[in-house]
Amino acid sequence: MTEKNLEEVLYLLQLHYEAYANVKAFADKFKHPHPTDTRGWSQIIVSALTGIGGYERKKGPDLEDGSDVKAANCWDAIDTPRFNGCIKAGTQADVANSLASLDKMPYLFFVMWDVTEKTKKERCRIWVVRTQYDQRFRDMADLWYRQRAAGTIRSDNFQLHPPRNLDHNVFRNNCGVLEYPLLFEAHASNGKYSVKLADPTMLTRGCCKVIAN
DNA sequence: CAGGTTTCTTGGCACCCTAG
DNA sequence: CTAGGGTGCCAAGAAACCTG
Repeated sequence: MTEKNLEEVLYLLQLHYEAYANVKAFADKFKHPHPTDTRGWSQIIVSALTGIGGYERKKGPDLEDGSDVKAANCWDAIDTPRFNGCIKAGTQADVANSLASLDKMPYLFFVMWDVTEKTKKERCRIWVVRTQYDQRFRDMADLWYRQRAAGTIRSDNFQLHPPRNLDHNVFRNNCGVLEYPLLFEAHASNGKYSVKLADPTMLTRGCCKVIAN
C-alpha cells in the first residue's frame, strides 16, 4: 500500500463516482436501476490498493492469491444491502461447508459504498479479515457452519449486516457481532474523494473484536 | 431488523455441428 | 481429423423480494 497504490485507488474511486453520478440522471429519468457494477469495481479497487492481482479465470477465487472480495452498495438501494455468501456453503468446492474453506484463503475483503453518518458524504470503506488467523472471525464462522450442519440454519447464504451509513465497523449476524479491521476509508466532498484512512498493518495484524454474541 | 429465498446477469465450459 | 462457430447448461454473486 504505497503512495502510488493510494493515488490509483483515488483515481478509480473518482471514476466510479463520476460514472455513477453521470448515469444516475438518466437511470432515474427512464426508471432503470443505475448500472454500476459493484462487484467489478470493488475487485479492481482492492487489487489497486493491495497490489494483489485478479484471478484471471472467472471461476474460483477473486484474487490471484486465493483471496475473495465481497461488495455491497447502499447508494439508491431498495433493500437493506449486506454481504451475501461471505463464506462457502452449498457450492461444489470440496472445502465448502467447513472452516477448511477459510484455510485456503489469505484474505477476505469487504467493500462497501454508503454515506457518512452525519454529513452524508459519499464514502467507500474496505475491511479485511485474515481468514487463516483471525480467531474471532473463525469462531463465528464455525458456529454458523455447525448450526448449518445441525439443521438450525438451512440457508447456504452466509450473510453479514454491515454498518450502513453509520460511522462504526461492526458487522452483525446471529452467530456473532464483531468489530472488523478497517483497511481503508475515503470520503467524497462535493464529488471529490480524499483518503481518510489507509492502514496496511491491518493486512498483517488486523483482528476482529467481539462486541456481542 | 435479521435472514431466508428468488431473480437476474455474467462467464466458463462441454458439447455439437459443419466447413475445409 | 481439426478448427471454429453456436448453443445450452451450470456456478457464482449481488440485489431485490419476502417473512416473522
